[in-house]
Amino acid sequence: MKLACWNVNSLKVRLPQVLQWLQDNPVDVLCLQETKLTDDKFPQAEIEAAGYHVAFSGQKTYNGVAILSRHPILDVVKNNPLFDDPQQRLLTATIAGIRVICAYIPNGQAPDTDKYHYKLAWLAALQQWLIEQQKTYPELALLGDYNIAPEDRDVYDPAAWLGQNLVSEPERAAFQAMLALPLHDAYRLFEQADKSFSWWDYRALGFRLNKGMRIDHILLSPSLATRCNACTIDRAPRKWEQPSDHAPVIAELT
DNA sequence: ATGGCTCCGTTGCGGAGA
Repeated sequence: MKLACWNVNSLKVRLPQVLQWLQDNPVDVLCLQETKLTDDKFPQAEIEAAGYHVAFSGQKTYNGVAILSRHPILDVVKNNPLFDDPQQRLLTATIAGIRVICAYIPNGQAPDTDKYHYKLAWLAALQQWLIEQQKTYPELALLGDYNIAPEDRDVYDPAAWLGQNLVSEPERAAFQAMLALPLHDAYRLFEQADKSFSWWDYRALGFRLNKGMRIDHILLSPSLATRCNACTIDRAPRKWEQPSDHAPVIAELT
């Protein structure tokens, strides 16, 4: 059982790459972020033709999330019932007995901006949603773009980024609060190479110089963490023509 | 040292991303 997530930065642009990647990596579940498509424009037929069920929640221009699955997608919940939010950033469903939560956590822009406060409020409401879902679903996985680099080793230049958006103390505290539920950062269950990142800026040769951040994560409930035998970041599609600025993260369960 | 790209929108160049 393989679970993956990928911020595709426009599914309209990236659909060929998503289909290619699924051919190369026939994961059971793929959570997409930043589809940037209204639901009437979602490429459902193409994805189903590739052998995947799909659930999606989109909006124009920004945000948008989707769950692709080889298995039936059940009990879908769009958005966070505990948080009134016009932005489409959260999608929850049950797949093969696992409660899968696909999240595009707000970017936050910069500390002390309205967007930053929205991010922290969004994270607090997500925490409450996780607590509620945990009661019903002991097997739970939260996958997506968190827009948080949890530790300094997840940042190419921690000194330059000190206190800034994506690494600030309140954001990291919100991430730690999710770990305390408890959930486990699948990537850190295993030995990983230094300077392992999931996002690289399009500018400044970010990818070539490996100036990146690890901000895309898969968190697993304890029962799933014990079943997890690998977690990797696939840098390959970041090297393709017209890439997303994010790479897919994959967790493999027994 | 600085900024460096990509995507969107009823196509202009500004907003957003991270």
